[in-house]
Amino acid sequence: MSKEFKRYLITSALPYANGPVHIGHLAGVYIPSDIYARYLRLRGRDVISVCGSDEHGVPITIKARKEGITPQEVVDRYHEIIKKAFEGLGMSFDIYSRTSSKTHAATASDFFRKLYDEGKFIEQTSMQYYDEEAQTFLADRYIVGTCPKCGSEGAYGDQCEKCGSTLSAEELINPHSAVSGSVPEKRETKHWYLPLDQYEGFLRKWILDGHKEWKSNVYGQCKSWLDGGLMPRAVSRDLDWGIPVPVEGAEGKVLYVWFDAPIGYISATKDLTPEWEKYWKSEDTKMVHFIGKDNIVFHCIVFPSMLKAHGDYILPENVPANEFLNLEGDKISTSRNWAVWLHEYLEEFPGKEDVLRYVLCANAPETKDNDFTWKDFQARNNNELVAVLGNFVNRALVLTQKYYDGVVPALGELNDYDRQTVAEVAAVKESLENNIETYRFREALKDAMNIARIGNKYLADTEPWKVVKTDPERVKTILNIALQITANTAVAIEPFMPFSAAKMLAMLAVGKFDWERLGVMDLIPAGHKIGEPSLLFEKIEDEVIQFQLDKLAATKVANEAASASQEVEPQKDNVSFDDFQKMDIRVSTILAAEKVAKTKKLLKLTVDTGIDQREIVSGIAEYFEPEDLIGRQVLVLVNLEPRELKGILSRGMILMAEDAGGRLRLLGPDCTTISGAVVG
RNA sequence: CGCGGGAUGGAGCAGUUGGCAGCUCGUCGGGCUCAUAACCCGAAGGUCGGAGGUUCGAGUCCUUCUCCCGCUACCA
Repeated sequence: MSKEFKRYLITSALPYANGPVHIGHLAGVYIPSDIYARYLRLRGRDVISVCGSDEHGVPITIKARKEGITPQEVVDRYHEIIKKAFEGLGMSFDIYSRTSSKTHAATASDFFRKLYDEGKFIEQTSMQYYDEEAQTFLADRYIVGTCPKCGSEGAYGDQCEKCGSTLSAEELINPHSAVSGSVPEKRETKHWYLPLDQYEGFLRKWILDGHKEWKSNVYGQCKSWLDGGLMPRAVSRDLDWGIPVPVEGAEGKVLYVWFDAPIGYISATKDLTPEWEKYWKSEDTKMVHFIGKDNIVFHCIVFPSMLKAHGDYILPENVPANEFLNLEGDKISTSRNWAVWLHEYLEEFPGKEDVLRYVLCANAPETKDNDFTWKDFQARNNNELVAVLGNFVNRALVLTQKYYDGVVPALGELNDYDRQTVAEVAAVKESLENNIETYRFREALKDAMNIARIGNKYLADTEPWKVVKTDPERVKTILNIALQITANTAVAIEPFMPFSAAKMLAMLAVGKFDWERLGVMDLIPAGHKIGEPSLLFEKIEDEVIQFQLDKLAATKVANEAASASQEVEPQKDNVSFDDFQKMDIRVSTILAAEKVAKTKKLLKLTVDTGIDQREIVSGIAEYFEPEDLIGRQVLVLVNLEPRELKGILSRGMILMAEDAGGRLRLLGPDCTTISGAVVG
């Protein structure tokens, strides 16, 4: 626990190169990671921070196919956007690499080969769906068909989103490829599996016994996985985009993206320094993975097992995963364009990099999902950055200019109140350090801001503008202290707001201070001439915020329109009239409706079909309130094979259609008719 | 279904081993006028998601329920 480390290796989750980076990524991973790295560097520690683009995997090939370009073109585009945006925000990675690099191909390939040679993998052959037209094997997610459980169309090979049941691709009725639309055939394929079950004992000891200090969400997730029992996990895929499996007879197979991506941390380090082994293979290196909560299992279970299997590498000391950030109450979504994109922010808010850094850190989802709203963004800027921090700095500097022409006055005798203030500033250091080292960055930021608060209070209480008329000597001491506090503020905020810290130092006309000097009162010598003060932060007006809100509103409208014009599913194969006649569809009246306990999507409906009264379970709870359904007439396929759902025998199926917004709508006669009327 | 995390004054969050419920913002009142109408002081506002239990004592421990999020394409 209180182990002494000689150096630090910080990794940040590799952004997936099929889209730009948004505020969710920043708040969850990159802002905390950058604060941590900057802090350690300020303290003079030996630290490297690595990151890079994750450029393999099926989604990138799909995107390329859709746009008619190559996967390489896709990743080239987003790698550039992401890299530039990170630089714009002042991310201080020592290297921002990419997994399509030569170094990475070699590193990942060697890694796999070593495990292969040492017999650490299991080889297994299975039958998988193959898309003849697109000439590719299909991941479960890319097979679409009819749900065998609820009968709805458009169920995916791993799950039906209508009824929520977990499926396997084999179960789907009428499976077809989501890539080409063609009917896939089954083919035999061989893959390599990492037998995670063999590492269970090691993981249990390492995490459950050895790392009880990990965040509760991380520890809990690991415990749950371990208690559930681990299974061998495939580490190869049939795909033509990725690192080829370095084994004879493995043509057309690549490393699974989750096998290759974390190795990217290693390759990035190799590209950075010839001394990379020092960081990856010495027990006195502290490795910390910054990730979002969705990556916990890969960084705490899979990757450590890989490292352990390999044998040469150290394991992470901590994995401070954050929860998710929502945007204006809705989940951030790349595909729905519901996001604040970093590259757009940087263009629209030039010079306000630190404002975003501040807001995202102050409201970081450290313990639970949080919400980003533009109103909050504005309030934090105007009421905290401008009013507390910017204003204090401005007061101290302007007073110095006014009374002493910008020359730092000498410190005289301190009174009790001065000493108390000085002690308060000094006390911040320990709390700040403690909070950063335990990954509580929100608290740490508050600590840093507190220095400016202490400064404001000091000025208000000592009232130099009054005292100057009666005791000008005393004012020299007051302003000297105020300036020392200003310099201290600059040191403390550097990890969080590097641009503003630099600006403050420039205004004070001094160089960068060492972190260890935080808390002292002789940062700026008497007689030193400070520079011209300018505003550190400026108010953000309502119009600017409104513009952003309008932009999001436009996204919502565009999404509705897009899903309305969504490509309609292709026509199915013809059926004979006789086949059609087999289906018995009746107008029925809903008599009662209630939620099925312990499910989120299921409603139990009692309907009058004219033939009888029966119960039907339908996966529509997300779209309808039970009481709104009572009395409604709907179309029911009454001779569908009954099926038991959650212990209730469902006899029939309610016919539904999606509206433009993707919500389900009831279908019924356009005026009330009798229950039992035949549809045909 | 299962498993993990979360629910605390109007908003956003802290609450270490159970011991008087805190912080930032907002609101209201007062002070100040050096400062970007900024700053400082004070006040109001919470039966800590619901129900039950253990305890002298529960936000904190146990049981149970509800809702949100993740595990599950895109995705932190």
